[in-house]
Amino acid sequence: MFIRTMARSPDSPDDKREAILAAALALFAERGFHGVAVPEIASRAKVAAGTIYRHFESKEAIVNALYARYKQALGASLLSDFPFSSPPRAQFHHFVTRFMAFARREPEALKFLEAHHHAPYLDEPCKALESQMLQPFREFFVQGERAKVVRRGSPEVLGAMVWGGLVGLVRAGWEGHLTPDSKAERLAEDALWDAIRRPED
Amino acid sequence: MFIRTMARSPDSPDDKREAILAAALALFAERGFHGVAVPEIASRAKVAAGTIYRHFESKEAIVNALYARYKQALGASLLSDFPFSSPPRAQFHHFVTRFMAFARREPEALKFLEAHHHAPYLDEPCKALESQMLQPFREFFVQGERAKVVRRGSPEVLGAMVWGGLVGLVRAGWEGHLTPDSKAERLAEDALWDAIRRPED
Amino acid sequence: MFIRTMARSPDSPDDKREAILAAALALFAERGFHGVAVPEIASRAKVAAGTIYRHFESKEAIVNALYARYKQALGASLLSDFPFSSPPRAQFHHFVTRFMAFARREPEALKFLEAHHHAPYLDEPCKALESQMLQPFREFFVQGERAKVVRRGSPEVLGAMVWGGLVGLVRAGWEGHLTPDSKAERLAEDALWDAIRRPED
Amino acid sequence: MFIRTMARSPDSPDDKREAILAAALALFAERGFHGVAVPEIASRAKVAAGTIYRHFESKEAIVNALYARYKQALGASLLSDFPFSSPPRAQFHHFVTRFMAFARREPEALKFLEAHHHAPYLDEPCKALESQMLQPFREFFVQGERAKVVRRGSPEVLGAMVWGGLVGLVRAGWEGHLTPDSKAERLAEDALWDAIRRPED
DNA sequence: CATGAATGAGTTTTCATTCAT
DNA sequence: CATGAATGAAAACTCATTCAT
Repeated sequence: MFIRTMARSPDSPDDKREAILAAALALFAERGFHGVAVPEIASRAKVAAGTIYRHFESKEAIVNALYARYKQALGASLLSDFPFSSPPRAQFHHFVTRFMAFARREPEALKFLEAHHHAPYLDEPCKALESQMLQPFREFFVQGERAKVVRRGSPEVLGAMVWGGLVGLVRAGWEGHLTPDSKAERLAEDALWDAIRRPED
Repeated sequence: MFIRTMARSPDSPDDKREAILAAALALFAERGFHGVAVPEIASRAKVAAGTIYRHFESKEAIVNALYARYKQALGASLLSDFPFSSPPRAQFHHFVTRFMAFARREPEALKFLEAHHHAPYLDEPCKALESQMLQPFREFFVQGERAKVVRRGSPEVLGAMVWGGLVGLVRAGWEGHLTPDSKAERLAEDALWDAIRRPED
Repeated sequence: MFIRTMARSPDSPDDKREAILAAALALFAERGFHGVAVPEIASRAKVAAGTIYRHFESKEAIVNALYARYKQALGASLLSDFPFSSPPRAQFHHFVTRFMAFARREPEALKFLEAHHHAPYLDEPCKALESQMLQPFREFFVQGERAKVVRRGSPEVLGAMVWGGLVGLVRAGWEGHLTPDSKAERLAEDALWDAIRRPED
Repeated sequence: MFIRTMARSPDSPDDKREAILAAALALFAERGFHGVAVPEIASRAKVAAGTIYRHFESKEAIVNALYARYKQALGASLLSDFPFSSPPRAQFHHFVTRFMAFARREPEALKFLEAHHHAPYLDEPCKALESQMLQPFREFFVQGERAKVVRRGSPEVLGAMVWGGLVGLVRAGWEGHLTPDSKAERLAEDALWDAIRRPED
């Protein structure tokens, strides 16, 4: 009984594609789309410059592939196993936990996504993913308000603040202003929950 | 009592410099440092490409000048007339109000500052301004905690969330996800206050 | 026993580099470093402008490569087969012959070397070659004086005059003031020898 | 009885012209025509950049003015008080003495003249001065040969060597290879005389 | 006349993309 | 398919010259 990890050659065509994407992700996250040269991506990915163009039409195609992949990955991360039938507070816990886990697991991806928001070189499919992501989010606030658990007011405002708050937390971690440990995470979750939950008055 | 705003000649020596800075601010805010070519800045500022180099040593000198100017302007905006002897809630109100006013008055500047955070082409003086800005912020949380008004826990975490929340709100406005009216602002202020204030338990 | 000069492909990797160097040598010799634009070098070398920068870090790197190469070539030319055990007159003959041969074989190189002497854009290794060249020269005069064959007095003065005299001769040839034939060469050699040899009285 | 050194204003129009020429001479001698920017000449001459163009048509006009002036100055230096009726050796002494005096008095001018020889931006009048200079020189050798004092052979070759030898001496002094004192000068004069004088055989 | 800021063509250099091997 | 040298358009920057003051 053999384990056939390697039916294909040691570097299947996808390996190169992945190496290119990984190199591009790291570089784009660090210096932005225009701050990175294609040959630089190639050398970090350990392929020839020309090889990139066998896998991607252009430099823009690389950013778009990355954006689509990680936007979806983040969305999937937040939504998988979502406790739809649990109370809002538990749902919120799930969301915060998953967001922070993603930030920990794929810091470059999150940095990349935040930096390339609404960039002019992103194509339509990419921009569509944005609103797709926002939808379940909005739903949470609408239902939460109806259930008198969430604060009255524009769900967009509350959503923007939660998202922004978490992004702010993660960025502060990257910049060394704080240590993003579990204590910080719990504090942030509690604080943001108090931000959106309906005051008891 | 005369107002002599128009005593200066139609193009005072600083007019060109200002036109260049304004053009660069708008373009850098929109497309980032590397996404903008110097001749583009020139043509938006209605000067020749070479003229830029009479006013700035290099393209990098322009970003640095902009960053220093607007980082300071934002800091001054937040701190001027700060009600140091008022209770924390009033201080927080002052802060949120000033931040939102700055965002409304200088949207490009805020976008620019957020996008160029920690960029490798910013020089030391610029980076120093960053920590200078953080100081009074931190102070607020430390004193607030001592006065048992602010939530127990790392001031950095709470600060990052407030800042992030406001930035998130403003960005959502720019991206058309919400209308940043006074109702939204009040909601955000209340929500973020509940995020940082100490729960009554 | 085969001579395999033509085994290499029609354009070996060094061919472009050599073409660039040859083009630059001709142009720099004619109009000086600052008088030549990089695209000019490129078009004379029949490569694209960008290609130059795959072979050389900068325009300065080209002058330095040329200077080092031809300074060494000239030195080697003068010193190879040097008749160390022959009498001074024969040594002098060797020197003059080799110098004139180099001037005839590589007129552009000599023009280039003379024009770029002590230029501020030459790097340290290049400047070091200068003093290296001067050493055996000085030696000749010191030993010649000891043997009472060479005129008493500073070897530097005598050396400078011999070198200057030969350069003057060659330049006059380039400028069309005289025909640099073997008669001229013999005359120059005899005259310069009488300049440096110890008078008989 | 007054000495009226100053009938005109403290900076007569010629003062500026002279300041510009002096600045240009120093800079051109040091870095060559193309290595010097016009505004640089202006700032060294302590005039505005535009002022240069009231005194000279173009940058080329400045080099030409300098070349003509100093070529003539050198020629005049060599020829004034020339002892036409003295024997050749005395004439030669006059020539060497004057050349070295010029080199000492106007080192920048000599450097400039040597570096700009036959430059493509020199105009016709400048080039004509060259052959004008050569004429009396040639004459000396022709007559010297006829008088059986000077070595038999092309006067051009002998002339080129004397000129080259002196230039070599002076350059060696500039480059610090020797100290150009009166001992060096006497040695050079004696050596070069032996180079051109007819051997006694 | 002098000034020096402004100009824009020209400089050196980079980089997304192609293509012969 | 992969390669990486070659390309040339475009980038950042310089500079001879002009012109309003």
